Amino acid sequence: MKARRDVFQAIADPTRREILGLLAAETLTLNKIAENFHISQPAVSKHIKILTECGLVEITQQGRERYCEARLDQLNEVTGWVEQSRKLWNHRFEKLDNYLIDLQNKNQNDGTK
Amino acid sequence: MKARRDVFQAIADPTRREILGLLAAETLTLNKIAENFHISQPAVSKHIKILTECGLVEITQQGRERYCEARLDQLNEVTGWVEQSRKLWNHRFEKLDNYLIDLQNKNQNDGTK
DNA sequence: ACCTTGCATAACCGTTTGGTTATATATAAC
DNA sequence: GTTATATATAACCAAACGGTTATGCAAGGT
Repeated sequence: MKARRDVFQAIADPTRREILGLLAAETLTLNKIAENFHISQPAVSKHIKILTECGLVEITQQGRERYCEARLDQLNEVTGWVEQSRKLWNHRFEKLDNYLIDLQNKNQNDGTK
Repeated sequence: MKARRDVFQAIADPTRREILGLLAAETLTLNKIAENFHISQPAVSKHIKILTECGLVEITQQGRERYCEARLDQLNEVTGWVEQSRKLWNHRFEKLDNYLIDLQNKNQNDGTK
């Protein structure tokens, strides 16, 4: 489990998405998170580590408990990429449009000749 | 490389995101895509396979060429999840708010007593 | 007919992933 | 001081990932 701190990779795992869903609603300790899943405590620990490494979760230690808080503004990286791709996609016919307009003009010229 | 056909996992890989970026702008054949990367043709083939399996790319065979077209509406699954999580996140203080309001009312009652 | 092109597929490989159990450590409770 | 709790860490594992090379094969070009 190397430090990749990549938001896209962090949310690729369904368990981590669920964890973020829980934490979006309320800040929880690690054990409270683990109660919602059928995986061991170390497994949750690792998921939280990955989420903190890419800034999606922030931890506040309080005694022996660690409160995990979601920081969903980091998801901007994702929505930003999606939006940019969608923008390209919506404009993808422009080239074709220009080509068709050129073709039409050409035909009109041929017709008037 | 098993069939997971999961959009989140598909866009987790940076190369696949770049491929989608290219295809968002224009439909390309597999070889044309490969020209933009320093990886082998089979590697691109595999990426395209994953992207088609989750509906992010559609292929139209034309002779021996296969045109790859982006289908970015499938990214709704991603933006949908993000939006839902953000909604939860924005409302996460409501519980706390209610608690504080209750507390305030209680204090007022105590004060007037 | 033969060669070339555009791809898919198979076999393989090192690394990463997501999980486990066992163990350590620091704080809290008794 | 002893015990219980909350979590981290290490060692390990099977499976998946992302890549490779080698090969096959159908469609086009000559």
